Amino acid sequence: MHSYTEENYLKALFNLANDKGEVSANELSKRLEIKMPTVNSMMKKLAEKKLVNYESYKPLRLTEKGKKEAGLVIRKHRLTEMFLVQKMGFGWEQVHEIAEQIEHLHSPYFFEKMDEMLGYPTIDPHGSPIPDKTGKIDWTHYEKLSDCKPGEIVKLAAVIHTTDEFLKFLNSRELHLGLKIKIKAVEKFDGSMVVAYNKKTAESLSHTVSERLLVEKM
Amino acid sequence: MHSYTEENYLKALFNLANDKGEVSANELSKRLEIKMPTVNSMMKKLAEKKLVNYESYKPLRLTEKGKKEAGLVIRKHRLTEMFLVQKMGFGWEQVHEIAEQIEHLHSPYFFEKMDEMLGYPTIDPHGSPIPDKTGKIDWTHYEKLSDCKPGEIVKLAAVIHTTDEFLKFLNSRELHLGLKIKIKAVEKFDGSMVVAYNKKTAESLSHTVSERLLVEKM
DNA sequence: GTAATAACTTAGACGAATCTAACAAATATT
DNA sequence: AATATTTGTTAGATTCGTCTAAGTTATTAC
Repeated sequence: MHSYTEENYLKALFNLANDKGEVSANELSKRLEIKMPTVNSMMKKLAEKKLVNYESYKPLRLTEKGKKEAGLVIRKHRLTEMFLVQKMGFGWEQVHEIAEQIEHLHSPYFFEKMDEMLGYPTIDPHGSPIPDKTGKIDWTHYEKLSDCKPGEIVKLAAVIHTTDEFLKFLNSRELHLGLKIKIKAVEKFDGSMVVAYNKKTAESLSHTVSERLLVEKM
Repeated sequence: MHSYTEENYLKALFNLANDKGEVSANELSKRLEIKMPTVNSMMKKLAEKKLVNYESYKPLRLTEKGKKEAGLVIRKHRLTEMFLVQKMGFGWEQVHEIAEQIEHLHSPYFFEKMDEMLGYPTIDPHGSPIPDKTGKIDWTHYEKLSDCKPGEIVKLAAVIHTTDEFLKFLNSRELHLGLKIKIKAVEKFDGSMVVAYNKKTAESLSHTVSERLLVEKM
């Protein structure tokens, strides 16, 4: 079993991972608001436990085992959020703090009961997919960017048809996972989109591109 | 705010207190399964915080402040147990473990919501009173079954020392809260009782059992 | 391509909560 | 009352998760 602290590191690693599954120690340090040396030694500890691949001066990556453990914590978090909203009447903006605490409880019965009462939901109140009992995420609940409407703000969650050329194209446009994108307009005649992200205020993406990008609504 | 650990010490001190409000370090050590020297140093720490009165070689006592803090943790515990039984369908013997964890959450909203959903209950599923929002508790209307006399008819109101085994034992004998019990006889030599309830006309209860059952006279 | 900056690592300290070993005081036994 | 046993205390070590200060490696800017 992992400590409360370890679980938080795993969760952060999972959430910060880019398309290659990499996270820098610095990002992790900032996200967790924990100083670098502490993060560094925790990474060595998690590496000992085969949860993280750690090599000096290289980016961090969760192992398969680490991904699974992280997925299970995220499962508990999202199940809890859904329970708080659906069964207890909280607003979706109120539930994160509470779920951050409940996700660390050790009680299979409790989470199974919530799951059952909710009818085995697959997404949380914010639309994020709930990992299954093995910690795996079903990505099918993400939407194609091409199906989104002007005004929406989305987070880039996955890329499909990952050919070399396509990924290079994404790199050249600085389109990386986790990116917040605002949809400014959709052209009727060819389905192309005008979007804003980073410091760019009006980038155009063809329909061919936008239907290969999966996003999470925010 | 107090740590998870401190809260557990406070709760144990509250629950172990005798009629004078005293607890020996030894009892505390056994209850918490923590060695004496650790308990000793924690008592000094809690004394620093004005939660416990500590003097060398004397019994421990919670201060008023300590009692209040303990009461508030117990309030969260019992409210949680009630929620688990009434709103989530758990059995009364299943809820203790889960409540032990949830009682340490820091989220007024969460506990207020439970309280509201339950209609501001005053007892938990085992009949124990739920401390009010100031941590105060009221035990007045209960008596031990073992103190009752033959001929009396009483209502089972609460169970103390609620271990898993004991609750399962009560389930197996169909002894549940609210049950009307008639005392038929008390054996002088071992204090065991012969009682009638439901369709049973002569069930025997050992003194060990009857002193753990709290009743209301009818 | 060197210098400046940012990212990462090492070393050493600290507080919280735990332990064991050894000693002291209080209580029980005979 | 003397002794044995139980209970409580002190001292010192250990693990976990955190920190600061100082050094090293990688990256960025010129």
